[in-house]
Amino acid sequence: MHAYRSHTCGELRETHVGEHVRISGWVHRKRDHGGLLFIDLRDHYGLTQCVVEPDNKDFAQLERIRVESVITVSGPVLARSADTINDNLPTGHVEIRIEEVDVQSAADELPLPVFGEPDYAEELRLRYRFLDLRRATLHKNIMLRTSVIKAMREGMDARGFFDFQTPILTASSPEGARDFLVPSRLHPGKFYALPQAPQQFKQLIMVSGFDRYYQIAPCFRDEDARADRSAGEFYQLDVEMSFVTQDDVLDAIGGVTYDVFAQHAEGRAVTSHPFPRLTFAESMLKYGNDKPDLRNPIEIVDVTEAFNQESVTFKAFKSQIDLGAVVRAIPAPGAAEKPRSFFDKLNDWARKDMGAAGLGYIIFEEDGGKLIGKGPIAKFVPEDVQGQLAKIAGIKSGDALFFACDKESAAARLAGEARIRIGNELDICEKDIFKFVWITDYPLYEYNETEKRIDFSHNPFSMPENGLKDLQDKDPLEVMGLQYDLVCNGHELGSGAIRNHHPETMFKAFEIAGYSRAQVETEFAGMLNAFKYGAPPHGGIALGVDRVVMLLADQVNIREVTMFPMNQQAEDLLMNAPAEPDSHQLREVHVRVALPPEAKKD
RNA sequence: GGGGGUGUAGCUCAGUUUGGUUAGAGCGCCGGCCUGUCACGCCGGAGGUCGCGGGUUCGAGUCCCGUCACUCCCGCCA
Repeated sequence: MHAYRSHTCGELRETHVGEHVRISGWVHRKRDHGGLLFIDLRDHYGLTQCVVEPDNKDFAQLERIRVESVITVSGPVLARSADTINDNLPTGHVEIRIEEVDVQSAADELPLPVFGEPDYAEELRLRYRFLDLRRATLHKNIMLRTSVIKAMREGMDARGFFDFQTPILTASSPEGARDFLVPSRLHPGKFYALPQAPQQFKQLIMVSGFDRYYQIAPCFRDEDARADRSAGEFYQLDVEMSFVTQDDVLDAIGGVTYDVFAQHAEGRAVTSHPFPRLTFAESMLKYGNDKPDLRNPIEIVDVTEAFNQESVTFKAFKSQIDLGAVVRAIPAPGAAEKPRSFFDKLNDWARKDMGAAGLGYIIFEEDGGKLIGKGPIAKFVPEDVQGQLAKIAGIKSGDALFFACDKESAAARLAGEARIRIGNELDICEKDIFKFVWITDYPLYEYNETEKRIDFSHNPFSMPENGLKDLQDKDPLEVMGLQYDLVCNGHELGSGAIRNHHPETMFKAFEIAGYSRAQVETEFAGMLNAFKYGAPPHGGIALGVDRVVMLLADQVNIREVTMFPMNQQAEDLLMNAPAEPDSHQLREVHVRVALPPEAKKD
């Protein structure tokens, strides 16, 4: 018989009764009856009850052994009597009567229980990640991640994409985030950068003629973490295709994404492929942001004109409208039955958290066959205008309308946040569904108010909708880029573009954003040079792998789907990283630390 | 860099509002009893820098000031 196991801990069934078997695993639970000892033995595959009687020579040793110790047990498989069957376990109809025991590794008292699923302090969980990973939910999440990545690979392979690796030690690329730097030993004073994304490499792969690329690619960004954003590093399903239009990319990736979600939905619904599309402008108007959660049925409408009429006497809005503000209305279905505090709370939130002047509202109720508006601002709005508002917003009796009045971007943002809060408060969002939508037609540029200049809004490598012509003829802020985001349930899952593969168009695009020709020639030398020798039209996208798994695992924290995450301060508590190098190491890479570590403490 | 929350036994937490005898509970741990449990049960025991420092007070887990750690958010970030 095998030294450690003839079967796994999840394998034995009634058909094995009578066989002499050997299994190994962790002691999950012990139930000591004095004259009889039950041990639940656990491995990756499941749990099997083992029973040992006092006449066994190892009985005393097993009574003493602590949970999470690793043991090997051998003995016959017995059928359980009808009254002792455990239907909660796949192996619950049988048990092993222990004849021989080998203690492979005794466990100390645990700093973190493995059994049960209470919420433990994150710091403790990270320090003892190997114990945390034994626990059922996290173990399952990590296996889900593995399955999702396998499905992604299968989906990409089936569609004719090739998996290529790109360098980890590379050059800094001015893409927005802070780089991680690695000092060079051979070149004193010079540094490599870890890639923020394989962006330029994947475009070079297209120029090199490989036609269709994908990679589960590690990306490194030295920016602060969030619950849904890992510290330091994360993975993307990175994709690039040659000779394609935007429709081709959306079709290919939408298909893979649909397949991956459908395979892991476990009863939850998934938007059918092809996913619906929304333009950036539509999304900003109807949902107040570019990552709308379509499970929320509320749609925002613009009602500036209704409030700008002679007969309306609501000065607070009118004076703002005169200064260029807009009014956005957020319908709140059935809100009329809510207490006054519901409306007051939203108003307080708008003032305190959003820095808005307030969140006005009108409650609509049927009175003598027609809708009558009620609430603080209703008296400033004549009946016919109330009727217009109700019609524009699709209001019926018992609904309310909230109003956000501000400069367009601020009003959109306030209305968007209010839409989310109202949807949650009224509990009207769909559940158990993954609602996908493509956001398209992003402006290529945006105006940076603080720096008073024009910035790329999305990705500097995107092709303007009509190429160079747009850049020459149009107001830069009017130029649309062939850029798109994939959104699911309010989370941005991916982002991509048809790339700008013409050197002259690139120079012009960068010139508008304030880059000189010389700057572009040095900072993007590799790619620019490649485009001079025959570059195929190409485009692609990158999907956040961790985010996809997070959604499928129904988690709000990215660390719940990452095997060995760092904490919020970007420290690896298990491996003790980052750490101070010894002086020899520093000398080798020609680095002197500006402040000695001692000087930084206390 | 800024704001919120948390910090009491190995773990999860109560006690802090209103200062007052020896700081509690559950789980875990140690010892004892128990032959059908599956969160086994019963009895007993050990275990505390109340994050840290200072202050107020006759007296501080509790009040004040400072500080540190963790976490969530903003800034930042495809």
